[in-house]
Amino acid sequence: MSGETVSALFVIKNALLASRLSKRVGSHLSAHGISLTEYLVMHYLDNSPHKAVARVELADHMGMSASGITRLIAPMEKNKIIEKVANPRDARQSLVRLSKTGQRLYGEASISFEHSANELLRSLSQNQQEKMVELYAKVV
Amino acid sequence: MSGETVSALFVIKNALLASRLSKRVGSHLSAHGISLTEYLVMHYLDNSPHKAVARVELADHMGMSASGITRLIAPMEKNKIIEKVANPRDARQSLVRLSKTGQRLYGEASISFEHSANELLRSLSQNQQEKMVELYAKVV
DNA sequence: GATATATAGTTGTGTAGTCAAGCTTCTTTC
DNA sequence: GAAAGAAGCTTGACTACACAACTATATATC
Repeated sequence: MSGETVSALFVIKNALLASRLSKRVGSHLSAHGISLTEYLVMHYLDNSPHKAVARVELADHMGMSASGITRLIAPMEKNKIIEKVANPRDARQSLVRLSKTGQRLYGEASISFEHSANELLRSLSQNQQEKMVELYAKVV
Repeated sequence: MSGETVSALFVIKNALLASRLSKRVGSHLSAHGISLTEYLVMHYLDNSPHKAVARVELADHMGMSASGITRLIAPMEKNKIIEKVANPRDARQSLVRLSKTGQRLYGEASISFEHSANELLRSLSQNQQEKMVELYAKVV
């Protein structure tokens, strides 16, 4: 326990922090009727160059299983946040895209999200936050 | 979407990274028959000054609910990894402590844990990892 | 010292995910 | 161009949590 490497500590603290952050941010997002996971999906779709991505790609990005994506998307589709788009080149795929409603909802939720993220990280300077984001990109 | 603050990006990337790390590390730990969550509990107990902590304290540290701790600890207790200790000062509390078996298991699992953590973070230098751990401590 | 309130923990029920198996479509190989 | 295999997605069954309601004990107030 004294011979603990830094990388082990990193993984431990990362896991615990993620748990806390997701809970706090999630409670703010719930005012918009969405979960953090749903917000992350919307964020990815909105920033995706073609605005429509395959479920497999989404699963990979989210670090989730394909079935997890199915069950996550289903209610969002029923609530008209997301719409299904057929891929003419491959009938197996059904692409997923933010609807007009979804875009508006994402915009609104983003305000809450930004606000709570700023609040939670106020003990870190802008520079420190940038450094962290930069290093995150290098991992995995 | 272009006016995204750094803190928002931080929260997003932290969540996605945690999901990936926990999956990879978890798959290594499963060789020892434990989950990442269970490992985190053992780590906390082992590093705790009195080696015995209340469930409430454990819940707080883990960012979990009290009921989550109950259901997490129950099988560990049945498997003799953890033992219950009564608190003579407060009959409501039942403290939790690593058993002899639990300590041995933790030691073994730590080797796998350290190994996979090192592997996953090999793209970061020692200095960068230390910086991250240091900054983690400042958040929340 | 009796009553009110707060705290520690467990249990019932619901939700978000996993894995394994299956269906459909696409690709490769001969 | 038929058969075999791979890829995309969904469904059934299970696990790991959360939340709300409950029990038991402890603390505070009068």
